[in-house]
Amino acid sequence: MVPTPVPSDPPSLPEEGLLTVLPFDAIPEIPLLTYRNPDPSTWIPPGTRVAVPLGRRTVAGLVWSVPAPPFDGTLRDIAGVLDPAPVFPSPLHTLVSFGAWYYKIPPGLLAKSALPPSLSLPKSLPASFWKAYGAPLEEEKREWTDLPPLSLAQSDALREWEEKRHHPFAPFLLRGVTGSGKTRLYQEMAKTALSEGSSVLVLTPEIGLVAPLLEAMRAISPLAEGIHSAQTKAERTRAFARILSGRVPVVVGPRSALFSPLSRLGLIIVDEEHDPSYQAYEGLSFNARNLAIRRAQDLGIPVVLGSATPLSDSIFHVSSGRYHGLSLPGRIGGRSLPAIHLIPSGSGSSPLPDPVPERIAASLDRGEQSVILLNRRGYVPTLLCRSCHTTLSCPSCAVRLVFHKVPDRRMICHSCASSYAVPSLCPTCLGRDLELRGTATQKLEEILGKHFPGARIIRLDADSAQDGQERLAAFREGEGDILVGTQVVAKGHDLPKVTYGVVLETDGMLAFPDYRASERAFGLILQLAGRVGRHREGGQVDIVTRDPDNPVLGWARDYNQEAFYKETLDERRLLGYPPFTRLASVILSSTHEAPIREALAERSPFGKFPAGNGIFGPVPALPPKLKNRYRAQVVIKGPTIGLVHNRLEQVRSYYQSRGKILVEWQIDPFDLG
DNA sequence: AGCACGCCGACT
DNA sequence: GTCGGCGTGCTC
Ligand SMILES: [Zn+2]
Ligand SMILES: [Zn+2]
Repeated sequence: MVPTPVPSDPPSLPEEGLLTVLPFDAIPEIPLLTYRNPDPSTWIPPGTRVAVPLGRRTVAGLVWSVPAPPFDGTLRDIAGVLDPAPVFPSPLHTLVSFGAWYYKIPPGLLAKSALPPSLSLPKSLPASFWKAYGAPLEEEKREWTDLPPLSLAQSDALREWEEKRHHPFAPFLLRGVTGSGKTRLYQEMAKTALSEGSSVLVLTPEIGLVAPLLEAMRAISPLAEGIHSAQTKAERTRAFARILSGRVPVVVGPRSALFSPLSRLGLIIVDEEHDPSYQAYEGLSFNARNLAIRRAQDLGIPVVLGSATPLSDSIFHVSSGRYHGLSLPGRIGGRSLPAIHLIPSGSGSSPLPDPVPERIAASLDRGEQSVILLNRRGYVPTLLCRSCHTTLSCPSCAVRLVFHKVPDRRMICHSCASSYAVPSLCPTCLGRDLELRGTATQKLEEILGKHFPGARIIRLDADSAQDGQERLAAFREGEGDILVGTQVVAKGHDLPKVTYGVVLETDGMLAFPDYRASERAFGLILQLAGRVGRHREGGQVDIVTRDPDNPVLGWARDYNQEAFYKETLDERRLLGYPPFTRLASVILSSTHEAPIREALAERSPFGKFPAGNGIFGPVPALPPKLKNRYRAQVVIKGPTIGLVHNRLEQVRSYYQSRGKILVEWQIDPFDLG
């Protein structure tokens, strides 16, 4: 979805000696503040950091390029100019203003998220920053290798892109299965931009995926900079300084790199455009993928969205002509995608029904690797009391506590991260007959260890996130035989020796009550299939399910993306979901149950509406209690962002005026769960 | 009474 | 975001 344009601010300069400042702080309503410059003979250019008094504190902020609304009170002097030069160029101010307006988030916090953390403190930058800013850029020594020639499909896609990229702005959706050579095409597109004297920004959904793309970009431009997990904070700050100096031709980074101050930007690439990580962020909700489109649109430069499993929304935009479509059919070298089979879970208690164990064994025998996806971390997800049939849940949240065996035997809440000793009595009825039920990744790792003694098993989930990169590298280097993990195992990593993949607990993913649940499950299955047999022939993937007749699983088995998209889009049109409407999710919460109960008891306080256009709810939120707050959800749908904003304001004022209820929102939420 | 906690308004 | 002022409800 291309966000609709925002009316631009009236062009006027602040009065002589006055400065508009955006503090790195959440000041609702009037975020831009006016200060006096005690030394009006010195011009402080927009984007310069200044220290300003705010209440009884001194905070850092940016001199802003548009004036603040007039203020009648007494103006205060700025406390000081922090840096000798701007750190946030004015073209990016427009993007921050737009993002803050569109997502209804404080622009000060958005600007703060755009800069290395140390820049939001009211302190001057160390000499090392300005040294990195000015010092000659160092090329990493590397073997110069020839890039492989383009396939016919790659050349065709490149030519099509080159022809269309300067015509009326429209994002490009580049579709291509894993191994189809999307990265090779990114290289050629970047080369084209560089040859015209432009720079290139490449975004990845998570920091762990930066390294391979950075490597690919360094092959065409040795001065490419990455923002990656191997860097220390200081290194990242110095990388920012080099980018700010205007000499870095290519930047590869995660969501936060969206605001990289590249000069002469000529191309933006958003890899894995379907990934929900572009949206998620606690407290500050904006979509980096969509803002990247906006940044490109502002500059009139091409933006390329790449994925093997695009959002249904993107598919629709291609069919409606709003996006250009590019595609790379098939894998390079004609290698086939693995065959996918649906395996009934069976009645046994084993999480690995036949023929999964034999196929893992066969893969082991051939000296190849297997990947098993189980979207559930911990050891066992449920502690059930056989006497009163309650499950142990978090005292602060309405969710089950998950039993973890490592690093300690504890009951952990996945919503608030609090942990508790494993009880020996049921806290509800004091019964002793407690049962651990179900299987999560840690237990699966244990089961596999017993089943295949001698096999080297590596687990990858949020609990192993710290050394996740090392574990993954070890597996890639062949230091493991079976990789077990949550959805991280399906993300874009290249795992050459994998020839067998298994997806467990697909039913849970499909049954999740959200309009995007089936798209996520479908995408995850095909992404896992993309990991399998990438460099070796004859791979296969098994999907374990209680519901082998489920059409979504059938389409995944047949790689029938078009049928899936058609069905999904028909359903979304009928029920009024994106891309046929814009969404906002409003969460009402309170430490007391009563205000939420009362809000829920009111039926349709905002009126009756047709499915795709109106204010719906409140309904109990998921989970209905989180971190000691009771929660309800209101969903807003509307054909235009303006209407969604108006309705949000209506909902916000309705509940905030009654007090006791905290109102939070997400514009264009990735999902409603 | 004393205090922790959450809520609310102010901040140029 | 962060601070102070103020009310609620709990403990010493
Ligand atoms: Zn019980
Ligand atoms: Zn909890």
